Amino acid sequence: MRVVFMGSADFSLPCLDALYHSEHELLAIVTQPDKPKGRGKNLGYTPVKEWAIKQHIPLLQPLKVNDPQSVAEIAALHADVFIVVAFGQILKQNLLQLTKFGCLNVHGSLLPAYRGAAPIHWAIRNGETETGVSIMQMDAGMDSGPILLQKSMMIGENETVGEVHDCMATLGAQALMEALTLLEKGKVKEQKQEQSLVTFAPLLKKEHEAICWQKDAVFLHNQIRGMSPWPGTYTVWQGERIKLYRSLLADTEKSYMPGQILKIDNQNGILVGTPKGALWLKEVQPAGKKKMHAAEFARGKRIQIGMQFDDISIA
RNA sequence: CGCGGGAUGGAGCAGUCGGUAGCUCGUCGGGCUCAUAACCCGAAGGCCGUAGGUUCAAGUCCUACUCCCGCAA
Repeated sequence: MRVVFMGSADFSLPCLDALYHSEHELLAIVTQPDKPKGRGKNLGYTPVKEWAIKQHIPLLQPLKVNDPQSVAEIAALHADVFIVVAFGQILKQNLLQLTKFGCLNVHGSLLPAYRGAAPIHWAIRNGETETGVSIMQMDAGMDSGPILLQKSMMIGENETVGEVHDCMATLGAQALMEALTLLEKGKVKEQKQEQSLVTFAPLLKKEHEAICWQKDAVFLHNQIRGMSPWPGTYTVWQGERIKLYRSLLADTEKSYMPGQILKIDNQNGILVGTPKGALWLKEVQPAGKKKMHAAEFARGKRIQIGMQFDDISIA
């Protein structure tokens, strides 16, 4: 099939690779415009743009895909199908109805659960043990189109967003290729999403990054791994911001002083108490420093048992 | 020129008013122990990011540069 691919993030890359090595024809790639990025102010390319340059695939970077000029350019390619993976812009009707086979989207959840921008993050934050990918036919709504195919996967109790993300991106690519084949042969049976089961995974906000030691250990553990490695969660130690990347549940019942250091261990790191349970902080990153093992952080800061993390209570 | 932190033995840090470097951990050797990631004794290991400058003397002051990172976007 003649394919136009729209995507921006790392999540898109396995799908691109799969398409590139398939019998389908990759006509062009649409990605987000370059934006100031990083410490300086330099323009940064999306991972998809870098891929496109490397593979010499024609690239479009419309400010808004739905603008008439952009739509015209895309229409001129006469694609059979559009494939949208982590693109970052919403397609309107005039684009969606341009092709014979419509517009397929790879979404990181088992729809209709976790519609929206951050399905993996929210699945982990909520402590889900299973998730998956959905290939769906896009419609005007947000992740609301009929489903062609789904594949599920497990989430381990200590797995982070990064780990699930990578695994899921590969799974998504497989599912996408299968769906394309079915679609081409006319063998898909699209399935409407059950309205009553719809849940949402909204964009992460700043307050989702702050650790509040008043919460219980399970909640915090899910929050930490559900934000790792990006965008990360943070707590504050004597006025200094410390990012947390990996934790381990130690106890889910007993009550402790919120944010108090209970134990320091070379293997597990720093044991911190909450009103309900305690968790080990394993991997941390002080502002301006690299990620390090929590035990090393404790050593450098001369942390003693009984001391406490600062309280940054955010409702 | 967006704001800011940092570069010291393998790791994380300290080093006051400039006088050739210290802590915790790790490593190695030995001891204790049924045993140990626990404990005790001992040892090795550092051109203090690079290049200049000031000085009798610089990790410590000045200048330039390189690299790493947090925020913000």
